[in-house]
Amino acid sequence: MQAPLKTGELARAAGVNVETIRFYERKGLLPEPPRRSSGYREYPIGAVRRIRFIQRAKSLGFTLREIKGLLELRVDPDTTCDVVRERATEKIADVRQKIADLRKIEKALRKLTDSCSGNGPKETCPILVHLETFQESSL
Amino acid sequence: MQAPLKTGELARAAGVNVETIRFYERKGLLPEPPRRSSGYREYPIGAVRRIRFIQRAKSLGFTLREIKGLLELRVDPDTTCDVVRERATEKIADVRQKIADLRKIEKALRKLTDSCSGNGPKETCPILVHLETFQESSL
DNA sequence: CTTGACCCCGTACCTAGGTACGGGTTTTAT
DNA sequence: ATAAAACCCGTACCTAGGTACGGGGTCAAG
Repeated sequence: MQAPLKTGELARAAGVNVETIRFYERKGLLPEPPRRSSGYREYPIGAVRRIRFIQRAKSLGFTLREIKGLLELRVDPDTTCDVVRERATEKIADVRQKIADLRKIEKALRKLTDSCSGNGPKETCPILVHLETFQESSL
Repeated sequence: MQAPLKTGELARAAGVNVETIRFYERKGLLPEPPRRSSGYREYPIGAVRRIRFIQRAKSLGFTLREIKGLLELRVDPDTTCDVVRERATEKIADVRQKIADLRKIEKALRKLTDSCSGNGPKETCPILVHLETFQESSL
């Protein structure tokens, strides 16, 4: 029989805030569920999995917009494994780019801290001097 | 004599939007400049360097809040090189943490795409299956 | 049958870092 | 002298991903 879930029950079951559920509905990540005559939402138990799907995809760095796309792929009968794989591959490229950007920043910062003994007055601090001095961005 | 700059001139000289200058002023990153009797702001030429400082610090991953702190350090007579170095070191730790997080994500995504041949129907796609299946977060 | 917990909705608020708009002065160039 | 350009201010808007609030209806236990 598996009784339908009320919003709060779904939220607890999925480990998210009630408001988050309504937010996802507004964003099109959760389909509008049937309503009781009183207006109360009635979620099928499967909704828990859908929310967990969203949370897991989020933890892999997908944005809600992208997750919406993944969820649509899941429903589309023409979707092949291939398309899904492609999304994941794109996301890897994304993540790698972010890592590369951060590494450049790390390197630049390291160069600065290495050049700074930590002694002496701020007037000669290589870090401040760097920030104060005109130069083509090293990044 | 070095004539003071009007807001638009400062913006052009520093390569930012006029609105950005007013925004920085509201945020306390730029001190309120003297005004002409008409209300027009009159910036000393040094303001250009201050804005460039902000832009460079931004490119090193500092937030505006942190940059405000750096600018205050610069003015504080008690600041030593040491304190500045510490800020940069903290930021490196920050950046490294972000890189580590992204690497975990990359690894998880790579594991998924590696496990997916790209052939076959979505029903058996290891990526979707992973997202759909309950499991302790691997991240 | 009442009371408290839960649900509804719309809207506002939050962080970060700006950008844009609109209506009213002032400056500047012709 | 007049018109365009630049400036002023306050406020609203933007992305992302929610969280919070307030007023009102509903549901279930005692």
